[in-house]
Amino acid sequence: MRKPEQISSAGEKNSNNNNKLRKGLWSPEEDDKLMNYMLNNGQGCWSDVARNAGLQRCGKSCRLRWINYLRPDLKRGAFSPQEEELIIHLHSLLGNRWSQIAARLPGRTDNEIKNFWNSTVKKRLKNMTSSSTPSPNTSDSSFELKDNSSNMQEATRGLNIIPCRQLETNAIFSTYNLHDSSPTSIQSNTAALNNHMNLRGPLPAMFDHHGALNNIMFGPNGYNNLNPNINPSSSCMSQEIGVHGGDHGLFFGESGVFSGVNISAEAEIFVPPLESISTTEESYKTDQNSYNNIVNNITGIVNCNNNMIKAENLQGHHGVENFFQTELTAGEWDLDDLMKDVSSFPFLDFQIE
DNA sequence: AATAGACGCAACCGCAGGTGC
DNA sequence: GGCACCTGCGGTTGCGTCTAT
Repeated sequence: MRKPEQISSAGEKNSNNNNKLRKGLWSPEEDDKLMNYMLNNGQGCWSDVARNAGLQRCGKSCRLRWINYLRPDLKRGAFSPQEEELIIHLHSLLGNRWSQIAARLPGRTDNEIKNFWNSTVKKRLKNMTSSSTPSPNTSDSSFELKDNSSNMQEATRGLNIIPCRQLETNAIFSTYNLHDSSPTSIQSNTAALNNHMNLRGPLPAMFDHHGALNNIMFGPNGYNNLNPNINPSSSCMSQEIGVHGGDHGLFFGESGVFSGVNISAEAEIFVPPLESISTTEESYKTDQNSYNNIVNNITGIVNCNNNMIKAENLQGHHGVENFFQTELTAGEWDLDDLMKDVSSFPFLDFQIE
């Protein structure tokens, strides 16, 4: 940690008090000042916050302190196994996009997750990969798929295949298709999957009555990438990879809760972005990068049509308009609350402690 | 008990993107 | 368009604490 009494010699252009800005650890008095100011005035320009709160800190430092430590909605303490699981899964999808991972973990900061990953998970991953001898198949990051049947085998390699009921296919309402199926992308995605399997074991997956691979769970809490405020009372969600014969895309379960990522045999893919917890279709579109990142990761897992993923436009299916008009707000959602219903979630193949 | 090394984590740094003038 | 400034992000640093010897 930094020395608490250190004074930076470098001033900030908008700085106060003769450019003598404190650096290093925050004192309790400084915390009080910042906390009181934020609670009374709310967040504004951080340079103003630093100035008006009487802090000899740069705005950047104030922002960091608030976000990472003082924010009232922060969760303290060690990561729960559920959170850990979720972080691992999200990281396998999102990579080092800590802020996006943090956005899916209520009460946790990107810095916290980053530290957790770098200190704990990364180490464990390293240990596990060094102690295990990966099979040629699983270490091959550029598997070739010859036909649909073998493609299916290949795509589901490493997955626990569990029979499950038919999905609520009549609730399907949207399809998003992939644009990038480059070898590089597939390679990195496959590597991510291999990492996951090395670390956590096979991914749980399920087939529906079509023989379609329907479900890959990301975390025992069944998180998906949508805001559970959509239906806070039944937030048992999953991310799914479906391999259907049809043009099926985005699934909603009986409760109307979005249930995941679906990839059809036509290689149509939809992954819900967290940022699409947005109120307009326009803002939804601006999140295409996030979309693509996740979607690209999925390609490495299931790429069932000779490594070719069709690229089509976002198509309007039933209900998509309602989806965009839904009042969705990012905010407080309690992980424990979300966990309540998980054990009853039909696609789950594990028990919550 | 003393010491060294490993670990955890708060905080800094540099960069990129957005915005307003 | 150029510039200054703000914000947010990911990578990195370095100090306090823990643990093994």
